Amino acid sequence: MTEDIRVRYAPSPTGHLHIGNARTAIFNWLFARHYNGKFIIRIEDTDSARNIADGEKSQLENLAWLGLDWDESPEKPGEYGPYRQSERNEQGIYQPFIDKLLTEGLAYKSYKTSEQLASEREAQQAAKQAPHYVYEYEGLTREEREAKYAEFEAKGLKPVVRFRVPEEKTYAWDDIVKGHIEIGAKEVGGDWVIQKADGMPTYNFAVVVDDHMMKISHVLRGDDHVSNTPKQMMIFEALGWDIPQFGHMALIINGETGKKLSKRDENVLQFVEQYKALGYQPQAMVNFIGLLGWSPKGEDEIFSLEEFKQMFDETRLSKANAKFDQKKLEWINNQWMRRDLEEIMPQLIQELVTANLVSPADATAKADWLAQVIKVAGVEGISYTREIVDLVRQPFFELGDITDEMVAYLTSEEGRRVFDAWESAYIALPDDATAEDYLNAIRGIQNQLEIKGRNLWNPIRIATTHEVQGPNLPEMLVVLDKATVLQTMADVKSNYLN
RNA sequence: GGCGCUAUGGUCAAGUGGUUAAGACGUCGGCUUCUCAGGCCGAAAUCGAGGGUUCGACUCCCUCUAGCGCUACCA
Repeated sequence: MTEDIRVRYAPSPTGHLHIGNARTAIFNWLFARHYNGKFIIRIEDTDSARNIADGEKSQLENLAWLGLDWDESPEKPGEYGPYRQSERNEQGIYQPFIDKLLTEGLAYKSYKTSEQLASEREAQQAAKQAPHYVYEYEGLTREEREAKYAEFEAKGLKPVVRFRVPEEKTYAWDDIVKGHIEIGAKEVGGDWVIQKADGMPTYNFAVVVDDHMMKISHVLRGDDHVSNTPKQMMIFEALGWDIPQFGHMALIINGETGKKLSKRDENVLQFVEQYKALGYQPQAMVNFIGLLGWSPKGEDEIFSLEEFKQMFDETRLSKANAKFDQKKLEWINNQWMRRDLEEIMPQLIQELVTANLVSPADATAKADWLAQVIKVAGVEGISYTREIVDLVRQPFFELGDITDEMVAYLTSEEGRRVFDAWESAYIALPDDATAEDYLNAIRGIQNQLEIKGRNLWNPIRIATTHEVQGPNLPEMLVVLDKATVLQTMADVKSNYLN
């Protein structure tokens, strides 16, 4: 690719960063960066009713969290600003093009009310016709049409501007991911609105003006935009502009319903913020998303953004929709947590603070000890940092109840012998005994008493931790405070063994 | 309904006329002789269906079926 590559991610600030949008952003970024192009962020806020106060800020923050950067955006204007469509409209950027189409007769003003439109559509449905807009000035001269305008204006009606669709044409393009696509102009449903009654351009119109003015060379977006493409091509054509390359990526779909991930699905976490809150790593999110609908050449599965950038190849984009597989995401996150354990340790400790297991002061003062506890508890078994809390809670911060089953282990004839032997062995061991020392002590008891397996280990586990399962006992003993363990053992003894 | 797109195991997928049809997640089984986690080993697909083309089709063609997407003064 020799031309200047400029791609954009153009979200509308109607909510937080959705997984599907994040994927669009990531692939656009990858495309731009792989080919040494520019990555631009433009805010498509032409629907003021749906804009959400912090939508834009939140989306950009999450994009940055994922590790993306961009060359131009609302807060980082380049030479093609502004980068918010609402501001572009205020500056009158769209109006001249609308006027041009109007004067050239390629567009016209329409005064039909939404009620009229609805009833037209209903009638068409009833007649088993595809819904389509019916041109109301058929056969009229320009003067007659303008006279109608005046008539409607006098009634106080506000017009929309509609583009006169050249219905005989067929629009075709070679899609970067799907290959050759052709759609007849008559399939777009008739003359469509390019400017709303409130003066705002519609999405399909503003996109064209902006993509042209911002010199966007490639448009990589979701499959759901395929049918918008002919509409946009008509405008490019009517305005005499070059058409960018389009690529429509398959959608991410809900595993249960098989439908496009919708913000209304509540059975799937689908905002990157939610994953962030649970303690998913940004590298893992990127890794997972990068593998949804795209596959690398080899057999590896764990990749950083940088590696994806190096490997990126738009011909390996999948044409088929992909289901969102939470389990795989969990596995990938687990891989990243293990890989970056030292880096995420502060985050793991913070989870303990959040769960009120540790005070903020202790989180700092006892950081080394907490790190040991966390390592002993085992990050290998968790999917995201939040899960460390349940692994660590008992016996490191609280002791559980002793169940009847545990009492049985403790009070059996063998259990009592093990307890006594362990008690004296433990007391005899130095405060800085290693895991190996503890293991040797237990092995010693095994040989001396000729008791092994659960009958050996469980009484000791119960006496020291009130648990019958958990991480390796010798390792836990290293981390556990000796005075506390001694107290626990004394309590167990007086409650169950006397 | 119309138009468009898609179709390899539960999931993500490699594969571009001749392969034992990769790999990963998940699942199941075994081992790792205290448990959990982890690790290691192993198991599971008549490539949506039916027709062609071909010596030979997952791979090429046709038909069908299914799924998804769009069908707004939303983006």
